[in-house]
Amino acid sequence: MNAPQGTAARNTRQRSAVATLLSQVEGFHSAQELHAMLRERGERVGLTTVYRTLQALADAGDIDVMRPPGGEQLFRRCSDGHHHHLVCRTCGRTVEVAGPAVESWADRVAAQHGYVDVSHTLEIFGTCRGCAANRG
Amino acid sequence: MNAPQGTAARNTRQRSAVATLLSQVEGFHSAQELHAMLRERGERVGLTTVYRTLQALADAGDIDVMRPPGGEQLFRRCSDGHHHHLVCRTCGRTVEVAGPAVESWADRVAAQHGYVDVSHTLEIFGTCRGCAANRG
DNA sequence: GCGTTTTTGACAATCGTTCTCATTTTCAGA
DNA sequence: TCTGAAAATGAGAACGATTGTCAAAAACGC
Repeated sequence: MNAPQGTAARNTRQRSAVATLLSQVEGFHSAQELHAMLRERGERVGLTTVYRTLQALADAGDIDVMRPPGGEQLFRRCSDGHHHHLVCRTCGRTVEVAGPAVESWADRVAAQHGYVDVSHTLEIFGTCRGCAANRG
Repeated sequence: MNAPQGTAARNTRQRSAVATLLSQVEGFHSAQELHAMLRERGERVGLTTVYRTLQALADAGDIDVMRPPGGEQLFRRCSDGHHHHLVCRTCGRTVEVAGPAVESWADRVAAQHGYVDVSHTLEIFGTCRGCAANRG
């Protein structure tokens, strides 16, 4: 396993590099993209380590993971708390949206069916104003 | 591409076999599982064809596709109309749930941000009563 | 410093899915 | 019913993202 818990978590150059990068870039990026960005910056970090670090961050809830219908998973540093995403199908522009009503609805529905320990994923896809305009 | 549109769509033994199977099995299954089931029935259908057929059915909206966090996509023939799924993390038991309020909320939020042509995916994960009991 | 423990990273392996392309099947029209 | 063009099939190769392996390197308490 890669996410030591009761044990020590060590600070390494590579982990800092990934975290720093995530705090500087906008929007969602794949592990491979992030790896490429690091290389361009001259940071020498292995792809495996990027994957491991992203996974650890995701497990810790520090970053968001999204799995768009047709591809690889995308990662993003985002605000604390639970929220969802409104993503443009064409350009990827993303807006964070909160829906307290949805949260409680999901919990209620799950409870009605006897499900416990409930979580959910919700993503909204659409075409943003700019991309819609470019289409005619 | 594999989904002829203005052109003719032909009826084949393989397509019928996949469609029939889907109408008989319960719950979600991966392409590979469905392929294995067909083989057990003595139907000779290639894995490639199963994938192609499932994709065509999904494009046509005749079946549901779900991408659970950690694995391959799952397919399921399900009732008409838009709905979501409540899935047990442990045993996979699935309940279809409808949430008109969520639909309109999603559309409204998207519209507020200038997004058009909106769709969304929502999945609720939890532990069902039976599995929760078995855990203590 | 020292030694233990974690972390790293190059590379191989895995796994789901898609591509290739020669062969087979479908089906409209003769 | 026969024929031929177009569509569909399928075995295997190819692909691409992710994960495993394991020896070498780095981190940190003492």
